[in-house]
Amino acid sequence: MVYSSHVYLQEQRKLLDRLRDVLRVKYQIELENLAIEQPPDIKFGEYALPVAFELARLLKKAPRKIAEEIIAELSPLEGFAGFEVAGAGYINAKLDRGRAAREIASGTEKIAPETPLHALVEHTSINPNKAAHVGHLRNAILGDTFVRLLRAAGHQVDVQNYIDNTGVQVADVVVGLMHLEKLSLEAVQTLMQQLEQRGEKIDYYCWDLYARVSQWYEADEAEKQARKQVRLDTLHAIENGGNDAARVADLVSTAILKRHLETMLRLGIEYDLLPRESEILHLHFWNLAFEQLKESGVLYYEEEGKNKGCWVMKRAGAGQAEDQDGPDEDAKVIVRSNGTVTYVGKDIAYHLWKFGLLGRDFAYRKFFEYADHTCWISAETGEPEHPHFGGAQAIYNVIDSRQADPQANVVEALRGLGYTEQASRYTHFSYEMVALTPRCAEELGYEISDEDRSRPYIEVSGRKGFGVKADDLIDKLIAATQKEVDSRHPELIAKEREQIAKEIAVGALRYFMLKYTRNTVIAFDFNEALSFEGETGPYMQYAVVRTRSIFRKAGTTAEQALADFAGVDATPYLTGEDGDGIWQVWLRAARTSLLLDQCIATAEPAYLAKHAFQLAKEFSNFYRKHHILTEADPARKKFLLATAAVTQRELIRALSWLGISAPEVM
RNA sequence: GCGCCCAUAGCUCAGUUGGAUAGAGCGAUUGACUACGAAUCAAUAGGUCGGAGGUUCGAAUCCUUCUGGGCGCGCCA
Repeated sequence: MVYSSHVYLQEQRKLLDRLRDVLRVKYQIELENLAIEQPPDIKFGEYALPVAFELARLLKKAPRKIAEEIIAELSPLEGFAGFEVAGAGYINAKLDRGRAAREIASGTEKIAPETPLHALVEHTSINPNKAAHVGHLRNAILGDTFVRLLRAAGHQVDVQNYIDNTGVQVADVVVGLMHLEKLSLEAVQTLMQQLEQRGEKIDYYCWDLYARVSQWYEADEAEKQARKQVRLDTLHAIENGGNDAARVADLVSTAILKRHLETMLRLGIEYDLLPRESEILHLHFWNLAFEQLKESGVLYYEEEGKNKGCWVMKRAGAGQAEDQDGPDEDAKVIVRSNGTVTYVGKDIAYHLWKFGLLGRDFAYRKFFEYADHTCWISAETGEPEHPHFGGAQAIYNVIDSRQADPQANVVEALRGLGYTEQASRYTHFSYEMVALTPRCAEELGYEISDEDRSRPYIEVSGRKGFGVKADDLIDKLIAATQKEVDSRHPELIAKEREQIAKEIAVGALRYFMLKYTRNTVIAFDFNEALSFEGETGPYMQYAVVRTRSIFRKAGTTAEQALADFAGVDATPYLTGEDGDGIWQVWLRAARTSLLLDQCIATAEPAYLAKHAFQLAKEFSNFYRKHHILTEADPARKKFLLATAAVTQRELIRALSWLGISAPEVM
């Protein structure tokens, strides 16, 4: 459980502790979970306790009567201004706002988990055979944001991007290069040099090639079998290694992988390790896993039925109903009758490694340099000195919801092996796909059927080359923000304007991907993604820019404004209707750390995204209503400046967790 | 056939542990730049929370069922 110390939660705990005491002493009642909420309007207070409703039946008394009795015992409570009964029997608790504001402003919030976890987050994991598209962006942005949340909460996190460099998808582009284009290994090398000289991207080239190959397999009915055989032979050649197909695969997949890292770096997304399928194969991870699985009885050899001759396991979620005789036809095949292992089998071995349970490690080489750290890649033989990877206590796999079943099977295997603790800390960080609206598809020049046109969205498909490429989208966003920045800030030099445009574009894109909850299908539309108004990243960045402008004009800083606030009694400014509105901003800001805990507990970054937007919105409202720089009362001016400072501090903090920066001007 | 997910304002979505009058953005209408930056703010209109039962002091939220949609279920990866 993540714990962080901050005013809102601290006062909440104090209130609940006191309430428990009262219930124990007055009614001899112990309640496990005491519900606590926020009243619908801030004028009712900061906390609402519906406890009287629950007690009404037990005590055979009216809720309001019980609430009154409890209130009589609750007060006085340090830090609280008072309690009231409201509605049918709510107990509303009101904070001493002046005191709470001082504590929020002093803001020495330490966030330290009770038990820091060594966590492993795996995200992105794009097949290295084509350019990244919008769906991959959602994956990477969700994963990267979750990494930031865990790190903000004080956990140690390794970021992994799994690379399936020996799968069918890579085989398909190798078939394209060697059989459609009829290129040799040397010719492929030449082609890659030519592409680079022309400024063309290899991942874009393969995007089209992959679509062509997929068509080619199906194009000629008479040739179909033969072509599928070419594909299969190529796949096996790549898996085995030591031949030209494998060399072409390595060459191309490595180049495309570099491109993916570049694309993601544009959004501030970095990785620590790139574990590859090729090493999982060549270092024989499976053999070790197989021994464990056989020994524990998770896998058993099927003697009859359709899976005869295979090693199988009980499917996750399958009931224990084994009344009937005969083989479990629903079982999941892990080792085929020809002795080869399936995808889920390899995944089990890989996940044993992640938890440090396999008894074997990768070798490692340096692959990519970031500003302040190195990204390593798995290897058969590597460098003697390298960081320690694997052996995590908790893992998070950012994988789309369609892979729920295979993920569940891996967890099932871990549990069957007796690794129940690890199984409980295995999170399939599931999310829904990004699809295109029919209108968007038509804008991109795709021909769509009448049936598709009537749907709310159309699934993207790499095989058909149907989708929005990540770099194209980022380019479009930057072009749009650049235009705005250029016209708003002609006084700035080009380089500065460029930097600001990029930050706004990234803010817009990341917020767009984060504002939807994970299990909502995003129907992608350029109009919405390219919007900078309303509930968007730039809206929040603009709120921060306004606070920066205020401190610049006031000749001070946010830190100084908070220090200057120390001696001010804000109580008179936090009463009445205007005071309620301003207090709303303070309270929202104070709850930021609470949101961090909630987002980690629920693995849902969208809550923080919404929170940040709400805070920006309430500040914008405050900004319009209360003019800070012209305030005549010096004490009140300090208070208003502190309001802007607290907002800036918490908004920048929340935005940084979302991977969104706030420029000086925009 | 089995399993999982979804249905909330014209559109796109929030609604976390069951709690007070179901919220936001966009779009629409109207108003606000001689005040800290209008990528902004204010106001108005807009809802049988897919239907029907049930549990509960209380249901958009939990249970049952129906309807409509999506996804997954290979000795592919």
